[in-house]
Amino acid sequence: MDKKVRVRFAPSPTGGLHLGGVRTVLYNYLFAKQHNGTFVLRIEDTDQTRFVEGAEEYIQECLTWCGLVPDESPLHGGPYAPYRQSERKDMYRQYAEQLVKQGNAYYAFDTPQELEEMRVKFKTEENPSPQYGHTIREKMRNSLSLGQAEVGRLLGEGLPYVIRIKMPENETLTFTDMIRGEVSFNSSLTDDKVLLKADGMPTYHLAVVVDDYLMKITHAFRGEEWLPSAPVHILLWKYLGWINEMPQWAHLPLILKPDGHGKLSKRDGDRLGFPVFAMNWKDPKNAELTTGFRELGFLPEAFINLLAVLGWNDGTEQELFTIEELIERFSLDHVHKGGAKFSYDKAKWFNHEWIKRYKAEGLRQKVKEVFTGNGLELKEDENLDKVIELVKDRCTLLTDFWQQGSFFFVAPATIDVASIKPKWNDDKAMFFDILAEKLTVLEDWTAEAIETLFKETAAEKNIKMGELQLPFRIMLVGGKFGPAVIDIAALIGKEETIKRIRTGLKLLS
RNA sequence: GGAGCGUUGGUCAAGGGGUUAAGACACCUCCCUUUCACGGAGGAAUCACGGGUUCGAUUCCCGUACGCUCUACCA
Repeated sequence: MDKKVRVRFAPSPTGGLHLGGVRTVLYNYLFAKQHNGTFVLRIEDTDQTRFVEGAEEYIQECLTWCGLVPDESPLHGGPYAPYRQSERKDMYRQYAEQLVKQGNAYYAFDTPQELEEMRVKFKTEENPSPQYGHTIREKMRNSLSLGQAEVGRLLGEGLPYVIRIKMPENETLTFTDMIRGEVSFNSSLTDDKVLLKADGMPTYHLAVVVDDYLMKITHAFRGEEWLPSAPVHILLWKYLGWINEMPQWAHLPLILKPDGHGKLSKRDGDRLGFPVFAMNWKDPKNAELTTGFRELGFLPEAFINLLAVLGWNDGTEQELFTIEELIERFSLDHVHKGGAKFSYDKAKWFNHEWIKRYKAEGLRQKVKEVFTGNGLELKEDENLDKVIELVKDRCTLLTDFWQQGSFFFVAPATIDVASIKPKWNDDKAMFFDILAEKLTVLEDWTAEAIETLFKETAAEKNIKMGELQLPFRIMLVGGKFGPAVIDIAALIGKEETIKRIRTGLKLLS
C-alpha cells in the first residue's frame, strides 16, 4: 500500500490571495480528500522584506470562506509544527552546511554590488543575463575559487556570505510530472541558486525541499512558473539523500489575463473591472482596498466551482459541481496543460446558476446581510423567503438582491417618472385613482383577486392592460424591473400598495 | 539571447487515425413575457503553419511560427 497522501499549500504572506492561488489550494484539497489524505497549510515567510502584516490571517480566512480548511496549519497546529518557515529558520542551516561538506554547495561572499558588476561585465549580445554558474563561479569570491585558508579567514572575520548550490555540468535531470509527463533539463543551464541567504534564512529552493521532506509531503502541486527551477529541487532531494521520498510533482497551468496574454494579475482586475482576490484585501501600507469575490456577491460554492473547471473538466458535459462531486470526480489526467484565460462573464454565470439552485432558506442569511449592508435592518419577516423565491432568477450576484428585492420592504427611493410621462394622460390618472379606491375595500388580498379587480377596472375605463402595467410597476418598484407586478402588490400588502399608487399619482400630476 | 512548457470557435473546452468536430460562456435571431430576467428553439464561429507516416490526419512523428514562464540573497 502507498504512503498516506499528504499535500500542502505553501503561500507567501505578501498580499491578497488571488484566483490562481485559490485554485492551487482547491486542487490540493480535492486530491487530499479524494485519497483520504491530509492537507497542510504552510506559510513561506522567509523573505522578511516582503512580509505584509495581516496577510497570513487573510489567507486563513479565505480558506475558511471557501470551505477549504487545512488539517494542519499555523492556526490548527499539527504533528509537524511549526508551519511557518520563519519559525523553522534554525532547521535549514544544517542541511545547507551538509551540502557544503559533501561538495554539493559552497560559501559565496560576493556582495550585491559585486553581483551586479558581474552581470554587467559578462553581459553580451548572445547572453543578456549571465548566470552565477559553472562558467563564472571560478571568477567570483567563493569557497570554490578562494582557497581554504582565505575562506577560513573570511568566515572568521564574520563576513556575510550565502550558500549556493553547485550545479553539476551537463547532467540531464528528468522527472515525471503528473500533468505534463516526462520533463527534462540540462543542469548546466541553471545557475548556482542561493540556498541560504546572508540573513540565515533559506531561500524557497532549500525551504521547500527540507519542509516537504520533514512534513512527509507525497504530492506537490504548484504553478507552472516553478517548472524551470524543478531541476534545482530534484538535485537537492538527491544530494540530501532523500530522493526516494521525493513527492510527485504536478505543475498547474497558469490562469491568464482575459485580454492579451500573460499571467492574470491584480492590475488586470483593476483595469478590466473584475475581482482577482477571493476576498477584500486592504493593503496595510497604503490602505488601498481591492474588492474580492466574496464582497462582490459571489457564493463560495460558485467561486470554487468556477475555479475547478478553469483548467479541468470531468470529461462529460457537466459544468456545475458541488464540492462533494468535485472530490469524487477530480482527476489530474483531465487537467489541461495550457493556461486558461479567465472570463468574468462565465464566472458570473456560475454564480447565477448557484443562486438559482438554492432554495430561499439557503440564501436567507446572505441576503439579509446584503440588506443590512445597505442600511435596511430586516425584522423577522417571513416574507423574505417569498421575496427570494420571486427574484432569485434575476440575481446574478448576491448584491443584486438589493436592487431586485429591497422595494418589497421599503418604498423605492426614486421613481422613474420619465418612463411613464410620455404615455400618461387623464384617463390613466383616473384609472389609478379608482383602482386605489377599489383596492381599499378589497377584502381578499391575493394576487388573483387583485388581478381580477385590475382587469375589471381597466375594462370599465376601456384601457388596455398593457398600457397600465408599466405605470403600476414603476409606482410600486420605482423602475422597469422586478417580477410580475401583481405578485409584488400581493406581497407588499394593501396599505403599502395604495400608498405607492397615491405617491405615484402625485408625482405625475 | 537561452531553456522549459504550451497551442481545437472571441473565451472555457470534449474528442481523438475515417465524426455533420460535443457542450458551456459571450454574441445574433425568434418564441414566451406588454418590465427586467428565467426558460425554450435556432444561428454564426474552431483543429496555428509546413513537411512526413498512412488508403486516410485535427488526432502520430519532425520541423517552423506564435505565446507564456523562468533566467534575483522573490516566492
